[in-house]
Amino acid sequence: MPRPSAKAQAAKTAASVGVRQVARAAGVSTATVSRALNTPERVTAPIRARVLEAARQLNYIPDPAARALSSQRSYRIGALIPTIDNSIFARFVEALQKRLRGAGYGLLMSSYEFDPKLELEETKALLEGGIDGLILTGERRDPALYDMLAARRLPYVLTSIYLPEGPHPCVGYDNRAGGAAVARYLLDLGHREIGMIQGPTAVNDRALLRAQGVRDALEARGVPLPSQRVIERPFSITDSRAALRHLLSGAPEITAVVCGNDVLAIGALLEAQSQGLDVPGRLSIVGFDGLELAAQMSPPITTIDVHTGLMGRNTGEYLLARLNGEFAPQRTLIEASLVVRGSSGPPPA
Amino acid sequence: MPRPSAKAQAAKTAASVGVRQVARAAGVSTATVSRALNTPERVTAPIRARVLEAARQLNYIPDPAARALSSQRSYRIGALIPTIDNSIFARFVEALQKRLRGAGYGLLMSSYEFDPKLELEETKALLEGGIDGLILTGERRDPALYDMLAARRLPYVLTSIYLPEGPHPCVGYDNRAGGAAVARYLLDLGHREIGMIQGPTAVNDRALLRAQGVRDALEARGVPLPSQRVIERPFSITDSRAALRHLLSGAPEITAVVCGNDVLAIGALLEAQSQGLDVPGRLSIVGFDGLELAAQMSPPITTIDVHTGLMGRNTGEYLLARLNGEFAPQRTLIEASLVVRGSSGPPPA
DNA sequence: CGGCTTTTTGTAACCGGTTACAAAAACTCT
DNA sequence: AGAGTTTTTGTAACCGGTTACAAAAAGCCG
Repeated sequence: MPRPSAKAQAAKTAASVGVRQVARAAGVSTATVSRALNTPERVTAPIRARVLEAARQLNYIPDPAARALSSQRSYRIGALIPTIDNSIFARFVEALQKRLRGAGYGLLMSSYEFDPKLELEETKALLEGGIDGLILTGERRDPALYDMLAARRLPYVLTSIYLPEGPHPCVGYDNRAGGAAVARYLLDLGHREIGMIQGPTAVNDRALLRAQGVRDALEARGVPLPSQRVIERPFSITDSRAALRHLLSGAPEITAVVCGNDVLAIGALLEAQSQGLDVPGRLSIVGFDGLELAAQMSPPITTIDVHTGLMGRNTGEYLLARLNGEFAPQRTLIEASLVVRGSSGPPPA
Repeated sequence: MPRPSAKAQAAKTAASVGVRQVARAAGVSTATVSRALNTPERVTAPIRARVLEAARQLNYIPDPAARALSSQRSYRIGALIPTIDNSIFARFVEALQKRLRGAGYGLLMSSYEFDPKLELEETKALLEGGIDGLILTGERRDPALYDMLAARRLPYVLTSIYLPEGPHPCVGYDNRAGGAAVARYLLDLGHREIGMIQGPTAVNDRALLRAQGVRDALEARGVPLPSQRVIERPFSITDSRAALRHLLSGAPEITAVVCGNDVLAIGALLEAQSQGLDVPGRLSIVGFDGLELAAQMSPPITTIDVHTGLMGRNTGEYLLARLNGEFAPQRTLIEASLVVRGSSGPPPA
C-alpha cells in the first residue's frame, strides 16, 4: 500500500520552496537561513552569501502567515480614517503608507464615516484580523475602544489632534490654536459681524476644538458670536451651501464666515457666488485644512494648512519606533499655518 | 532542576486562550471546536452550543496568523488604486470594503499615483504580505505584474474598465461608449468647434478609451478634432486650468470642451469663470465620473455618472465568489449614464 | 436484531517559519 | 598549549490553528 508516501508526495509536489529547501541547498540549518535573512549580522559573511544565493536561485519567498505565527507579529498596521471622501486624508495616507512600506509593514485602512459605532466595529475587525499597531483620528470615541487596545497592549497613536496632556500618544496639529488664528486674522481685517459653519462637534473633537478656538479669539476681543450665527453641518458641499443660505437669511449683516474645514468653505463660496455676492468684497470666507481645490477656486480660499503629509510620515515614524522598542516621543506637534488668499479681505465700508 | 517546567509555565502564563482551552472547557476535541466555529453544520446542535458558549465565556479570539497558516488563506484582499486623491475612488472603496468585511475579509489598499513601476512594486509587496485576491484598475500595465499573478494563480479582477474580450476578468463600465455619449450629446446641441482636455493616455487606458470614444463620435458625424484642440494633462485642477488657458489661446473658436474626468472639468470651469467666460453661454464644459463636487459647482457640471459604489460591491462579489469556488461571471458591465446639468448648452448663435 | 451505511467526533500530523538552548568553533590570554 | 570566554551554527520545540484519517456513534433495512 503506497498510501503514506503518496500523500507525502502530493504534499511535496504542491509545496513551494520553504526555509527547509533553502537550508538544504545552502548546506546549512533552517535556523541559519532564518538568521541570514532577518538578522544578517548574526551570521558570518561567507555563509550569509551562500544562503542569500540559494534563496535567490530558488526564488524563495517567506510565507507571511508562518512568519506572523512564529514571530507573533503580523507586520500590519491598521488605520481608522473618518472618511476617505476628503482628499485631506489622501496625502496623509500616502505619506504614512510610504513610510510603513519602507519598513516592511502593510497598511490596513478602514473608514467609518464619522459613526462611532462603526468605528468600534471596524476596530474589532482590524484587531481580529491581526495588526501590530493602530492609527486613530482624534481623541473622543467609545471608551470600549480604548479598553480593547489596553487589553491587548496594542501600540496606537492619535492623529489630526495635539493633546498637551492625557494618556494617549498623538501626532497632530493644534486645532484650537488654528481656529483662533483664523478668527484673529478676520478681526485684524476689521470684521466684527462674523458667522461660523462648523463641522459635527458631537462626534468630531477636531471640529469642536476649531470652533472653540474661534470663540476664544472673538471673546478675547469682545466680539460676540450669537448662536444664530453658528450653524453645524456635516462636511459636505451640499450641506454647506444650504448652511450659508440659512446663515445669510438669519443674519444678513455678517461680513465674514469661518468654516470648519475647506470642504465647507468651498460650499460656502459656491453658494455665495451663485447668490451673486462678491467674495471677498461683500463676504469673506475662510476654511481649514489646505486642500488643493481650495487654492484653485476663484477666488482662492484663505485657510489653515495642516501639513498632513508631514503628519503621515511622523505617525509612521512613531509607530515603527514603538514596535522596535525604540524611544518615541509621546506627543508630536505638527505646524499649522495660516495661508492668506483671495477669499478674505476687509469688510465692506 | 525545574527547567522545562519553568519554561512551560512561562509560556502558559503568557498564552491567551486558544482552541485547546476552549476544547477543554467544552469537553470536546480541538477539531470539534474548529468545526463548531467554521462549519457549524458539521456538528450536532448540543455540542455546537457547548462550544460556542465556552468560546464566549473564555472570550476566545482565533489567532489570524495561525488560521492563515493552516488554512492557507489570509482572508485579505489587496486593491491597487491609482490615487486616493480623487473621491471617485472613495465610494468605490467604501462599497468594496463593506462587502468584503461582511464576508470576513480585510482590504489592503495601495495607491501608486499612476506610476507603473510603483504599481509593480506595490503589487509585489502585497503578494509578499499575503493576500487571497487582488483588485486592479484598468488593463494596461507592466506584463510582469500579470506574470506574477499567474505564477501564483492568484484570483484578481480589473475594475473601472469593461473588456468585451481578453483573458482578464473585469467589473467596470465602458469608457469608450461614455466618451462617445458625451460627444454625441454636444453634437446634438449643435456644437461643431470642440476641444478636449484628456487624461494621461500613455499610462491610463481609461483616459485613452474615453478620448477614443469622443473621436469615434466626432468622426462618425464628420466633425474634425485637430490635434491642437486636444491637450493631455494629469488629473489635477491646476493642470486643467492651465490646459484650458492654452486651449483657448490656440483655438479661441471652440464652443465646447470635453474633459477626461470631473477633476479636469472642474478646473476648466474655474478657469473659464476666472476669465469671465460665460458657461455654458460662451463655452460648454462636460466631465466624466460623477463627483459630488461637479454637481455642486455653479453651474453644475454635465458628466457621465459611472456608479462606482455599485462597481465596488460587484467587485467584492466577484472575488468572494471566486474564492469560494462558486461561479462568477467573467465580465460585469456597470452602467454609465449621461447626467445633463447646467455647464452645457447650445453653442452661441 | 445483526450487518451495512452514514454521520459525528477525536487523534495527531501539519502549515512554514522563528528561536531557546546546546554544541561546536573561534578567539583570548597567561 | 590549554583553560576560559565569546561567537557561530545546529537541533528541535513551538506558535495556534485546520484537517486527513480513524474510530465511534447513529441510522437504516430486511
